[in-house]
Amino acid sequence: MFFMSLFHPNRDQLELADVLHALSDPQRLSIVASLAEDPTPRRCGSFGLCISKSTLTHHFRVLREAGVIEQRDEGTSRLSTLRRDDLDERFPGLLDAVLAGAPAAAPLLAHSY
Amino acid sequence: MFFMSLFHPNRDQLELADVLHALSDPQRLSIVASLAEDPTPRRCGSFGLCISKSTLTHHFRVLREAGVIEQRDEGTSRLSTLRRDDLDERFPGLLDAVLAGAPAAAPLLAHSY
DNA sequence: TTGTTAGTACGACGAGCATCGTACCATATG
DNA sequence: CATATGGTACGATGCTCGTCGTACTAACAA
Repeated sequence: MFFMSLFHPNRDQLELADVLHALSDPQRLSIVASLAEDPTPRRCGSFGLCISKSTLTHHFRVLREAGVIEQRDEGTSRLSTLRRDDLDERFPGLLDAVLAGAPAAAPLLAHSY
Repeated sequence: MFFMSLFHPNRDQLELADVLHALSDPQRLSIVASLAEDPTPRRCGSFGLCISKSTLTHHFRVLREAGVIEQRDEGTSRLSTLRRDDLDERFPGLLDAVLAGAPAAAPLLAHSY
């Protein structure tokens, strides 16, 4: 939101090490798992994570800048989606393997943080 | 070597986040790629990496403690092998996907570091 | 206009990481 | 024995990370 345009690496700029690093944090892994389970574009605050808003912003930025998620602004919200096609194209099987091995996505609590 | 016994997590103790973190460093990724290309147990110093011996020790410990490689001592050497079976069992497809996306293994220079 | 909502920006803190050099230890070989 | 080889241990450095609180903004609702 605001003026800042969001950096998104394009498909052929994705770096394996960056993607792996983005996925190597439990909170971010949980976000990705949740996003994979339900592909509906969702607000950052709707993932039931017990961390502060600023930390939340940080994790979503890491995921976006590594090319794992795509974000677009809509109203007061920033909606996130998984870049499944790009990831599958660049690193076939990686996302599926990670999702299969990831602990179950955090239960989507009814209340936001 | 010496007296210290080497810590190796067993198969069902492998943590996805730890494995991903271990693989998210270019040097370590290069080690793993090299180890996958040629499964012969190999000395730490024989990977043609341009880093100091102590840094080398560090990277091999990270890989071992995450469960990515197995190390055993033989004479003055510490030989490393990829824990392919364990990884494939716990995280099917992950290693293959990572290896497919990894840059080509560093050329095995004839001289050690 | 006054709030509320969803999120960012900035600065800080402690912890961890990648790297190094130096010192040291085993084993093997002269 | 002495020395070379392959590696560890330790301490240090500088950078990055995950986390937070505070302050702020933009969009929307009453």
